[in-house]
Amino acid sequence: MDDSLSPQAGQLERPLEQRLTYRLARLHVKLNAQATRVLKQHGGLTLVQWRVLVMLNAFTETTVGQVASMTRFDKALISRTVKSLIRAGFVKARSDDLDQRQQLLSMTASGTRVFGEAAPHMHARQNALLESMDATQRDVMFDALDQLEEVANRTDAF
Amino acid sequence: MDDSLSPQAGQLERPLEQRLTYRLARLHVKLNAQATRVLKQHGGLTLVQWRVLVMLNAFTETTVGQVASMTRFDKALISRTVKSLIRAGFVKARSDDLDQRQQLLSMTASGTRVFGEAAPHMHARQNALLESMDATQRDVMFDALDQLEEVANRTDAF
DNA sequence: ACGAAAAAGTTGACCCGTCAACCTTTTCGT
DNA sequence: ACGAAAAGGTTGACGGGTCAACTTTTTCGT
Repeated sequence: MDDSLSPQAGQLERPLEQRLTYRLARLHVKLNAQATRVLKQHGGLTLVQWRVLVMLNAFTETTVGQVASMTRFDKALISRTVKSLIRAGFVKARSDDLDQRQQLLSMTASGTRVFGEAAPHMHARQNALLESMDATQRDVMFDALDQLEEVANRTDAF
Repeated sequence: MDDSLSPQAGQLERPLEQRLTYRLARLHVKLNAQATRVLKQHGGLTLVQWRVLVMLNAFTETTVGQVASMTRFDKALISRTVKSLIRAGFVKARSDDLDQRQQLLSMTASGTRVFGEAAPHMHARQNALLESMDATQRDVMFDALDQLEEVANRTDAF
């Protein structure tokens, strides 16, 4: 019922070709869907909102730019998400006297509450993911991710 | 110039937490960006168009539904992409006499040409990705992907 | 053989994420 | 200290991708 087999699945011309990127893409989609589901059930945050709150929880009084560079998300996305969090009352901003360009962000009480509601479930999920691999697998996996990322960074090649 | 360090990067509250999903997401984004760039430089296909053509190249006379289930993409996305490919003259459709609901898709001559233009570069990239890992790393990686996907499929937990 | 249910596909609405343009404030060279 | 450049952030536009509703055709139970 879950994964319907491909109908009349013949052989792909190059069966191995593209499996890596396809697999990564698929996994990424599933992980996102799962996280989204967990968040919806426990407090109703969106995934990006959650990620911003994780940062605000770790670094009090941080800024849009810092969140963006730490999470490597687009500034625009963070900016909009922060606005939504402020509208929802989960985040408050106060202007920085030393630099009028930026605003210092922090969680409100209700932001802390909704974060605390989702956190245990998100942590349990993270642990389940990490525990699905043993220590050596994890090491190899992270090394491989490093190497793949390096190849992915080659902007000129191919 | 490429990866700007996070400013005043302190310690995340839980340094390991979320690293796996973050890393996977980041890698996925970079791989997609790279593929998109390669395709743009060699023929101008979009990533989804490319993936559809890969399927049409492997299975002549296939259908929207089959492409969707094989690639695990949404039917709607495939439907629109096929339309764009037809509009661009890279794909042609003929109606199936035995089943009037579906259309049998195949590449046109110019579709084959543009596909052939991009293919060597995309293959070189795939090879570079696979060759960035040794055999054991590859095995561990694919096993880990399987296991992670299994955890990601647990719809009820957490 | 008839009606219900399922399958194939299309379309519209919507959110995510990126890119480029832009505004304001700060920094920095001279 | 002045103008240029850079940094922080916001906004608009756009493509990618998902979801749900709907149409048409086919299948299947009785």
